[in-house]
Amino acid sequence: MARPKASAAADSRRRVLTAAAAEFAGRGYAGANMDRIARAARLNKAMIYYHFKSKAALYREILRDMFEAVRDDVAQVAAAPIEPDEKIRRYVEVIATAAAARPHFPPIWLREVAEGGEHVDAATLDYLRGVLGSLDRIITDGRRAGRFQAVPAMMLHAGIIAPLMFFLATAPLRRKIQRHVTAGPLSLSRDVVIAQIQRVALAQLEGKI
Amino acid sequence: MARPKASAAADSRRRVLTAAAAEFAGRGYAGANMDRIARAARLNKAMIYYHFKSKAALYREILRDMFEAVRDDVAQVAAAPIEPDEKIRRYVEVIATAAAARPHFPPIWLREVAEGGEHVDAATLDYLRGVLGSLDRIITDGRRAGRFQAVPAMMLHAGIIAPLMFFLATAPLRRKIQRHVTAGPLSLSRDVVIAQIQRVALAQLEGKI
DNA sequence: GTCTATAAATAGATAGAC
DNA sequence: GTCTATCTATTTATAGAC
Repeated sequence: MARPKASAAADSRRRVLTAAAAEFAGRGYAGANMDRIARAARLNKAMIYYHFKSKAALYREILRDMFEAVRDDVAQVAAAPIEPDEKIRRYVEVIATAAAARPHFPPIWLREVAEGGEHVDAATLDYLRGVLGSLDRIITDGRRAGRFQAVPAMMLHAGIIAPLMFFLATAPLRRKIQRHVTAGPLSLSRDVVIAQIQRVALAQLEGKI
Repeated sequence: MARPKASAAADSRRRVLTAAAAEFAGRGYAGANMDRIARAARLNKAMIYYHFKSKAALYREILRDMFEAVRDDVAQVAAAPIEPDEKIRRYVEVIATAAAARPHFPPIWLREVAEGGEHVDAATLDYLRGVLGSLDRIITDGRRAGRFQAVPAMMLHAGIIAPLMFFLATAPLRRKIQRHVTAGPLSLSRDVVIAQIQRVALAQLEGKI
């Protein structure tokens, strides 16, 4: 929204957003500390309040950015001239890619889910609906083409998002459990996990499960 | 651990644990407030500190309780004289049941995952290893019986736990999205979701995916 | 736009009476 | 075991100089 684009000194706003994303991801909304964010952004607290109205407003902006990007990406996938099964694979992939580009995404989203979307405002809610709407369109198109059977978009989405966020967010915890564990290696390759999630989603749609 | 069991007035400790579980689930560790916990337990803050050393100690006790119960339940499943596929179904079921008996479980666990197991102490870590160990035993037994193929316990566990916790924890958020949504009903029956998770887990083990 | 200094509120923890 | 009152530290947010 209308603001100086890359003015020499003033990418400070961008720096605040980056630092805040990391802080919120690491400590949650309540645990995040404005002073720490300022230090990480190489600024001071007052500067954050110059750019953002409040801690809550700053947090909401980060949430919005995440889901706006995902919504746009999956909308493109839904509209692309490709086969239904390929759309499902890409749906998984673009979400995984969006999350990879924003390491703060999985932790923040997991926490947001945990607190019932407490900080999810109307704009973000619309993006979420947009994401589900795109998936619904992919399913419907696939059914029309006789390739998919009916599966609730919400269930399919949860079966994709949940393991994906878990996998991406649990890396530290898996390392912690690993020490002295007897149940084989806990490390999973990112690609293997994504491929598995894609296979599971497709198997449901194609009636193989 | 050696303490008065149900002494007339003194189930206050139990009340604190119950109130704290709800508070931690709703607001996270950092967001939880000791005064609110005290009020919900119909006590005062000082009474909490009489029973528990600190906020952290109180939280850890709740974490431990959750995973101790799950570990015991899945260990029983792994040792039961039943078919491998039935063990997998029960594995899913006992975890779902343990979570249902503790509504605070899914949110707390999601947050704990999000922060890399920050508050997971050695005891809880052992319980977690025990859970994975039991699942590994179920898989191994199934392979020996020629029924299962090799699947990493961690991957299978994540594929079970993640959608389950998501489903259980997202109820409020799903309601929030629901308003004015166009992608069909977002409400999913608990039983349908559990059945689906069981099918997916088994399909992986039986090589159907 | 950026800073220092500080106001104002909140929350974890404890002292001490009963 | 249970309470009230309070200490102390932390933290969000703002005033005001440059």
